[in-house]
Amino acid sequence: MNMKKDLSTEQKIKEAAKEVFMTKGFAGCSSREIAKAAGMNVALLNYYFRSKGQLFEMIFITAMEDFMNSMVEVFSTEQPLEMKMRIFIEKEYEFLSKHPDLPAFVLNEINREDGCSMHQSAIFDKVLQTGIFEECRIAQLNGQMRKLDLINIMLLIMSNCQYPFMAKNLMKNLHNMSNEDYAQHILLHKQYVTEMLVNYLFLKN
Amino acid sequence: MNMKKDLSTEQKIKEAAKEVFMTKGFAGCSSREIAKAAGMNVALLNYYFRSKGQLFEMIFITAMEDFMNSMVEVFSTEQPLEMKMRIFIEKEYEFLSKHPDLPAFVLNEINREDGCSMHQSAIFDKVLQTGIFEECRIAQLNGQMRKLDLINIMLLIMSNCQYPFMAKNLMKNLHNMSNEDYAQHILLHKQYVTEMLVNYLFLKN
DNA sequence: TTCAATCTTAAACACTTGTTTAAAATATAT
DNA sequence: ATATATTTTAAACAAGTGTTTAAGATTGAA
Repeated sequence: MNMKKDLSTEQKIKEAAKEVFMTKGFAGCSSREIAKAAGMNVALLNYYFRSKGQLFEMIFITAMEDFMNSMVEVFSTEQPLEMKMRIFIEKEYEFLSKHPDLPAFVLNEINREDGCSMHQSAIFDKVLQTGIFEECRIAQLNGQMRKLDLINIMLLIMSNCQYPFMAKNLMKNLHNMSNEDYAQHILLHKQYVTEMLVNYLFLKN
Repeated sequence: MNMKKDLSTEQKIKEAAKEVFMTKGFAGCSSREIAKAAGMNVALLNYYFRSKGQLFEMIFITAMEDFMNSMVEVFSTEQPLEMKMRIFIEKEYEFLSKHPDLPAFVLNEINREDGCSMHQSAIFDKVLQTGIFEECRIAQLNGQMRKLDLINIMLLIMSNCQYPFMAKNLMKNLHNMSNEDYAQHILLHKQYVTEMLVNYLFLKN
């Protein structure tokens, strides 16, 4: 039997779907639009993936995993906690520069009814397993880190990393900026955010 | 001639449209869904507003104005700059507690192609006219405020105010929290954010 | 009451949606 | 080469989309 699938077709669909879903959202595009973007027939989407919904789910989960993996990568290194945070912000800005639509995409689709609420816990587990949260707790007990709930710490970091990319077009509109202008501001912003967060979260004596 | 419109019909449509558009987005809902939510016929949407698109535009602009007005309200008071910022964050969290979907709604629809990029400058003008930006510049010259570009200052504040509301469902999913749990975290977060931002942006001698 | 302006409705319009079907083309194995 | 499995296609499906139409109900002034 011939089991050797021509991966390029399936892969082309995946990549086109990722691009279109990310920028327009699930409701904002049609199957035919994705097919056309991939240079394919509509029916092929449902041949390789069973439906628009399942195609989406796969893209979404992959996106979430990419996102979580970019965290895990940093947390797993051997570094003092403060250094980990500095590097994390650095890497996060780098990652988001390549995938600027990802945060808005994830947040929106999670809010959608019938959206993918799913096994995020499973995906998030990888982050938990790095032991980063225990490390924070210990630093808090040692008086090195401000005693905030970890949820608030996450929120502080995510806010300051993700929001600047989500608000790109708003800021460009409000201030008549070019893409390059904004990229420059983002670059500076990364440094401000790092300094601000480190100063606030870590207690120097 | 009978010029006395039964405002309640038009108003019911507006309110239903606002609710539906805000939670599902422009592409995420149909004219008939809005009509049903308002207890009306589909044709009435196009009788009072000419199309789904124009109905949306009106809702969107109103939402933007609400948003900007909640800023102007604070900036117009007579207060030291640091106090203005504290009150602003306070009011912003209060406002967003009542309209938690607004930031994601605005950011998403601005990114949509054929979306409302429009006269935001005009709306934003109201904020400019409060003179808040000049006030910041003066404070920067006086050495009272850290010398960041105003775009970065805005970004810092907006990130830390808006993102926590946008990420509500994500955080709830990741940490198995109830609405009340998260509301508690938001309340604390407001204080952390205020302290962090004030400490970072204002230079005490 | 009469009459014209306003408001509301059901039905239809042409078009797009996600999905399926069945036939054609291609590749693989014997 | 023949037969079998896999991939691709065009066409069709019913259901849903935004919008229009034309007729009906309601209103308020003369």
